[in-house]
Amino acid sequence: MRTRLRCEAYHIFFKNLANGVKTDIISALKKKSMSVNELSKELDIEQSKLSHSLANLKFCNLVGSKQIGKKRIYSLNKKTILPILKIIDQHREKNCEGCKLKK
Amino acid sequence: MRTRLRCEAYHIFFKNLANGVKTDIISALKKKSMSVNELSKELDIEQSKLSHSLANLKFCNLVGSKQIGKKRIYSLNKKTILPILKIIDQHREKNCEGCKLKK
DNA sequence: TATTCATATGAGATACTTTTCATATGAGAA
DNA sequence: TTCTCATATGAAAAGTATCTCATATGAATA
Repeated sequence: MRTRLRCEAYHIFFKNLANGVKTDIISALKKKSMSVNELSKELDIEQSKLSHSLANLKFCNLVGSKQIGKKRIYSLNKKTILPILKIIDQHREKNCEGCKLKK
Repeated sequence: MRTRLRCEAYHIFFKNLANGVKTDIISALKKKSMSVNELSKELDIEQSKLSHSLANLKFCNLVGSKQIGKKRIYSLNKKTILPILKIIDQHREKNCEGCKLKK
C-alpha cells in the first residue's frame, strides 16, 4: 500500500486481509492475544515481517495493541473479524466443495 | 493469482475483493444484474478488464452469470456479499473517523 | 547511562496482480 | 455459412505489495 488511497473504498479493507501472513496472524490471535515474539514462534515467521503486517492491520483497526513492559501485546478486533470469517465459512460450505485448488 | 493455492485459506477470498475494479463491479451489481457491456458503460471500464475481473469473482462464486442471447448477465451473490459489506460499514463508522487517507 | 531485550522502520530486491492490446470464441441474425 | 455483436483469453508490460536485511527506536534493568 504505497499510494495514497481513500480509506472509504471497500477494497482497502480487503487488501489488508488478502495475504497469508495477515490471515495467519488473525487465526493465531483468535485463540489469544500475543506479543510479536510469541506470534513469531507460533507461526514461524520472521519478526520484521510480522511487524510490517501488524502495522497494516493496526492502521485499519483490525488489531489493537497495548504495551506491557518491553512487550507489545496484539489483540484481534473480534467484533469485526469473527462475523466476517463466519460468513466466509458458510459461503465456502455452500460454494467451494468442488474448488479445492485455484490456478 | 498465478500460483496454485488452496481455496480453504481466507486470504484467497479476500484477494478476490482487494481491488477497486472488483469492488466497483460489486457496487454496481448491488443495484441490478448487468451484462459486461452495461457494466462497461456504467463504470467506464474497458471490456476485457471487466471480463478478467468477473472471471475471478465468478471462480469464487461471488458473482453468478446466465447467458441471454448474445449477452451474459452477471449477478451478485448477495447472500455472501451484503452482510460482509454491512460489517465493514459498521467497522468504519466506529474506527475510521480519523483515518481519511492511507499512505 | 550502558546494556539488553523487544519491536519498528526504510529501502532495495523480489514476487505477484492488474492492465493492456491483440486475438479468439460464441451466439444469433442475415 | 458468413457477418456482427458480445464476451473471453493469453501474454507482455506496467503497477503494486511483500520480503529481507540492516539498522533504529523504545522500554526496562543493572
